[in-house]
Amino acid sequence: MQIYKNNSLHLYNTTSGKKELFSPISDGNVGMYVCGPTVYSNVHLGNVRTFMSFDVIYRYLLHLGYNVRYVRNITDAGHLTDDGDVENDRFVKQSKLEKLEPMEIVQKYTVDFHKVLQEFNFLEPTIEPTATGHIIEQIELTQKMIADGFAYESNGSVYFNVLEYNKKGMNYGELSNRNVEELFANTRDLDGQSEKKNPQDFALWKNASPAHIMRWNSPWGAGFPGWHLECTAMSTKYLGENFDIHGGGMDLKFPHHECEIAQAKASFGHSPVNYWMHTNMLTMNGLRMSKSTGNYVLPMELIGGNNPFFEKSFSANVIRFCFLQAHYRSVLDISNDAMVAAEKGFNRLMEGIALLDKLVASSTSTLSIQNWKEQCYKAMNDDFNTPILIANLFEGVKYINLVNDKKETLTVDDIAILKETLNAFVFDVLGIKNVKSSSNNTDKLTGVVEMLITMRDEARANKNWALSDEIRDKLAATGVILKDGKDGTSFSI
RNA sequence: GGCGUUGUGGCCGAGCGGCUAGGCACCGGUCUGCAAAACCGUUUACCCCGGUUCGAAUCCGGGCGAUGCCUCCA
Repeated sequence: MQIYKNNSLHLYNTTSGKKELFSPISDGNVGMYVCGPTVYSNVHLGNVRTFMSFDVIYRYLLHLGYNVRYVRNITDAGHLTDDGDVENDRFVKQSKLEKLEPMEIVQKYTVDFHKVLQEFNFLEPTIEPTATGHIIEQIELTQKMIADGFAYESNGSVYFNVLEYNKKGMNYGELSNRNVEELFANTRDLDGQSEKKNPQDFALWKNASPAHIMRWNSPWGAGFPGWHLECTAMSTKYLGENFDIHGGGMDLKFPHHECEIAQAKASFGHSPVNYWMHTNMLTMNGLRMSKSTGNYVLPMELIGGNNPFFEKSFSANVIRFCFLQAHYRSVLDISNDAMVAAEKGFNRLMEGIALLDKLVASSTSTLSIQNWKEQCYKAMNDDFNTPILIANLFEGVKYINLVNDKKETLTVDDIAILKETLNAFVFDVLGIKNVKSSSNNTDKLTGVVEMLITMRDEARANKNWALSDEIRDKLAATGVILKDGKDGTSFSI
């Protein structure tokens, strides 16, 4: 199925600041690279939102019939902290804190990351490379940049020379719209920068003392790679010197992505990426999440309900649905009220879909399903506008209810299109996990509850309200909710 | 201070020159022994001050607030 052939997907390119028609380098194939997590602590909700945005982008590209190579890296070395400590990177710091080997830290939090993503029904990227697995590639790139005059060695470390890069006709700051002179004027003085020719120069390779546990041999002595370099090394290796989409959080625009562009231009002489995409931040109760202020909740704490910010637990499906009700380029603010609202909306959507199988077809349609379907694609083609898509999905639910109530009619074919489209967008594209099919151990319970419903019906027929209400209340106490409808009583757990 | 983003009804959020998404809550109705649920219908809006325009939530200027980055946080 190659829907993309007569489909016009537009996406917002940070480089131009505009929505552009998506046109991949190689017809039918897409190369996409997304900056993954630094695995030195638990993945947090903001990370989940970013990766979820790209999960949906990946899913939609697949849905359109593209052959996608989706590379999302794991940073497991070389990410320095922001307190000016050049001797210890994040992993070494955390390993001291937790009294673990740095690679134990990496393993622990990589597993955590994967567990969380699995919980949220993420598709696996096609390649998930690690920084430590690509030391050789990073050394080679560094050597090339030194040879071409873009980088210099200093005390066993290698730095990218930003001024030299600009002198050669390129522009450090093109992505984030900064100019180097202003950057120089506004840079704070931090320790350990005397090795650099200019404060804006960034590390390609960092010298490491014998006390440093994570170190590799290089032409400049033992050390570890700079953070920006790994993404250039891995994206080049798996997607080539020029590929279609590069994504990440807004906060990576500068300096990380700026440095990636500089490294690639210095190494290959041209821009590496055609479409840069950046996702926006997640806040909670109007404030940014951060460990230091305590305004912070872990994904599994939100799912489990064991946190001080939310009155109840929320399923991964509901959280996913809530996130996707906002556009990926907007800030999203979550709160207890917002989550409760999302949960109710989510349930309405699911109940609508469940009703699909029970619809009775007519000989004519009074609703235009084809037009509705086009609106769904139109929304996603407009820079992956999931909030508008979801609004359309609710329109679909309304159609289902109207047909079910015999207020409108649909033909067999239209019901089939409605069903196919709704399933495709809800489960394949938005990535909602279809829980209906995975409820295997409720069969026995179903039998018992249905028996009680029959007994209650008898009591109601005899106007024995005391007994019928008792059955209802006691079932409710165990978490089984009865719903009296026109065509008898149903229940939900 | 610099480079950005942003301010929409009780809440979350689309839209971004005229046709005023959607969800939740509220209210009204249908159904019901009662209730709940479900479904249908519906009210409330564009931070402030100027300007452009026949017309602005939407464009421009100023102010106020929020927020991201500015040595490595998605």
